[in-house]
Amino acid sequence: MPFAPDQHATTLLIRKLESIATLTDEERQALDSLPVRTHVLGARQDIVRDGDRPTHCCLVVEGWACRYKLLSQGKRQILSFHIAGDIPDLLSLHVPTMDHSLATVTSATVAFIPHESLHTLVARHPRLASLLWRDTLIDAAIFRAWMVGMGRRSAYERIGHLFCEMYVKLEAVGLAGDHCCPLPLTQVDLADALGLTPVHVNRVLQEMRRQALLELRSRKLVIQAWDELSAAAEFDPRYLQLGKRAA
Amino acid sequence: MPFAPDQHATTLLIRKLESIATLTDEERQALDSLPVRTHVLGARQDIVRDGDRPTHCCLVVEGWACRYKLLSQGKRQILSFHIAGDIPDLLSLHVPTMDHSLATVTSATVAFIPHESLHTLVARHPRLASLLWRDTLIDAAIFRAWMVGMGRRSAYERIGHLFCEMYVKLEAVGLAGDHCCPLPLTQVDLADALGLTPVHVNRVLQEMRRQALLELRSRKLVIQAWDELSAAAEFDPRYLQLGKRAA
DNA sequence: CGTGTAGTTGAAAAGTTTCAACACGAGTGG
DNA sequence: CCACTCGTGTTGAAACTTTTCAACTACACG
Repeated sequence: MPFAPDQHATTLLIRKLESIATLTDEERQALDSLPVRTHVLGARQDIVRDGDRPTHCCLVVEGWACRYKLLSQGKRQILSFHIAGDIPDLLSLHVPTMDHSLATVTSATVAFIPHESLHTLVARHPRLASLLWRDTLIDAAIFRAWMVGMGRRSAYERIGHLFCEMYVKLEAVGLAGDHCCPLPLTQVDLADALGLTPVHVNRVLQEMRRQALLELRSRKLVIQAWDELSAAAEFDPRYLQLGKRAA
Repeated sequence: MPFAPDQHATTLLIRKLESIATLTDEERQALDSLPVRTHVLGARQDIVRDGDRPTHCCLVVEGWACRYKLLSQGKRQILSFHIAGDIPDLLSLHVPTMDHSLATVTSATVAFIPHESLHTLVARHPRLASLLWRDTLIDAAIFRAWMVGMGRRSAYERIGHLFCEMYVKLEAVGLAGDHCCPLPLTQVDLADALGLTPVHVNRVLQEMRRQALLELRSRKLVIQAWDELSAAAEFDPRYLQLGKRAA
């Protein structure tokens, strides 16, 4: 690997922001000198918990993370999945107390950036502030897409939609191609993300396999019939705002 | 009315931001000189449509608005409700194309603020940028709360949760009190917001009335048993971040 | 007084959940 | 190397929540 881990984190962030807008040398420099601390975490570990008041934001460098909320009787709702380049708790910069938890899904490398340095950064570089603000707005757009799914789509369409979304997100950062991507989620995870039961997820997945729409084995997803799947799920990737970088 | 309509709009915005942080005279001045154009719209009118590229943001001055997304076969998902002081399409400032529509619910007064002036404003006043950014983050927190509801709560809990949320939001801006508030939504609106059918909403409402939890007649909601309703819905208002202004 | 929107009702159907059992593979300790 | 456990995936049958469809009521408005 050409970079030391900490440098890798800032490089990743710079690349992410440059996929949206061209940065000045000064801005790139400011991002690069962000004091990040990189950690390697095991799978299924909490990073920040509901009720915490974090002092750092967390940049996913490698692996998957998710946000989730626990309810009474052990019910769990997963709110989002995050991959390399995402800053899932960027919101803690302006909303002090977490209203949900953040955890790893797989073992993962994450970089912690102090709020303090981010506040200084955005105060000095308003355009970077806008870019990060925009990032939280895209986050919200993904929430809306999930809401539409949970409110108005069948289990079948919801599962299809999530698979399309994750594939496109992974492809955009070079982690997927050929309609094939990692999908390190158990059927329980999928159920908790989609508002279904694991049993039902299982049955719908079988149906999709029977129709030769996709294969899903050992945490690897192959979408064999992209057009049919994305049509069935009414998947329109525009909400992800990948315009500039998508092929 | 003590203010000309346009002035009323900026005053409302200033009051909203001052409920979170103390503003400097300069900031207040900058907000006050924002060139807003106030319009009175009828009920059920689109303000911005899915796919549009707005040039203005819309501040709700009076009345209710909602964001929604239309799917094939006439299915509709309402994504949020907005009341006085909200800027439902603030996101258009950084994400050019709308991925959903914005419409009035009741007849409403809305003030349009050009993107241009907002961009200038946030460039000159980074703290105002942060406050507006924060606003979009609270928006996202409400989305998450709705996701939890649609994913993991029963129809009964979902309806109760929405009523608690709207009551608290209205109370925070002085439009409700005594566990009594306007609720200008039809059962069809409720259904589309909660991911249910109107018929089912109707039956659950009857159940709630039978239990003397609430009254809902002629667009007026009275929550007769707040504690029971909010407990049944597991309503915890912290996600609304009303700390400083809530009683 | 008619027309239309909103709310209500009943019965049957559908989608999804629940519960309980079993299969399979990976990892662990004896 | 086996037995054991644990997490994950799979299956079946019954139950439940919610939907669907269709009809009907109530009320506001022009």
